[in-house]
Amino acid sequence: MAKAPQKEETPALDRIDLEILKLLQQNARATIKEIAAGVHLSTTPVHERIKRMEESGVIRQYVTLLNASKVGKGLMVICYVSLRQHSRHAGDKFIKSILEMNEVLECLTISGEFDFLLKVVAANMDEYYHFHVNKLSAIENVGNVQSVFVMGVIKQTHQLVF
Amino acid sequence: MAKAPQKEETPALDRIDLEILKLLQQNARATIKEIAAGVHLSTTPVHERIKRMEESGVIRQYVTLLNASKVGKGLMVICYVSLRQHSRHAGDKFIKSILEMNEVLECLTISGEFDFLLKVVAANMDEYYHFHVNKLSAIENVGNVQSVFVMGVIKQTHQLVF
DNA sequence: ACTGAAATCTCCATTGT
DNA sequence: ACAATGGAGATTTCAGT
Repeated sequence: MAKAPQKEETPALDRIDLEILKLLQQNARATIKEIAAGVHLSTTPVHERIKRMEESGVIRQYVTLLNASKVGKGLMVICYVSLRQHSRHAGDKFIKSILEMNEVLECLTISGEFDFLLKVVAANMDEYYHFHVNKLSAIENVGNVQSVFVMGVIKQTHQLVF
Repeated sequence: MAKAPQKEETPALDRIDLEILKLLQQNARATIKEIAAGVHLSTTPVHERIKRMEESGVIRQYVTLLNASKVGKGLMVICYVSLRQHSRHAGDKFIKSILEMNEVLECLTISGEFDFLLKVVAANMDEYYHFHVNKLSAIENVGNVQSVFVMGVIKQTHQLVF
């Protein structure tokens, strides 16, 4: 009997791979030399392992996180949206619109009363109000919308710990 | 009359700074040479601008984003928490506990019925249940807890567009 | 699959405009 | 405040174990 098939045939990650990922999660600009020293290997295998994980999609993207309020995006809002009808077409239309809106950093489909949870950033309340009324509510089939304002960020990380 | 004071005296960002930030947000491992080409400057001023923005805190961190399900974290849950009492001490205790929990990627203080919104990841329902019962609910003063399960991720970005 | 070293390319401090 | 330069250091490839 063959081993159980995996989605998309991702080769299993060993302990060294996970250690490399831990370091890269903390600092995407770490040099290969630094990472190699961290996992007690030479640069060659580390370079190969990183390339393999980039190609297999384990590593999604190297990004720079900014201080939102210092670049004029001081307001964060969690926004719940339900659609008036749940046809395939209505859903696709909504998703397409959301993907184009730069104010929306995150869009999740959720269980419960609402269909979507959005994380939205704006410079201030005026800008958010404009987004709410003229952009979000203007998408066809958008029904109920509810905004919850974020008063403070206690924790914000992307570090997955294995 | 002097110009209006800013919090923490952040020197204003010009159009070139914003262009650099746009490129760095998309790819934290971009070389200075690549970024310099993108903004039609030589490497020297680009290097200086980036260093300045790192020191002033505009640039928070360079991180690597992983594919959560490919590293065994296939379940995402939005979790609402309210505290039984709102003393300074109770809040601090809760925050301290949350900061130590690797399952919690995000913790926001919000307006409305609940006090906190948590974004939690786990391998599966068993692991989440264990977190809920034995870790989250075990924090003193935690009152009502409500879980909303994420069924799909439509969009997930960190790119702030100015 | 890893080591060590060589070739190429990038970084970044200095100097000059 | 930016360009050009060159030594230092990183990346990437290749031979060897």
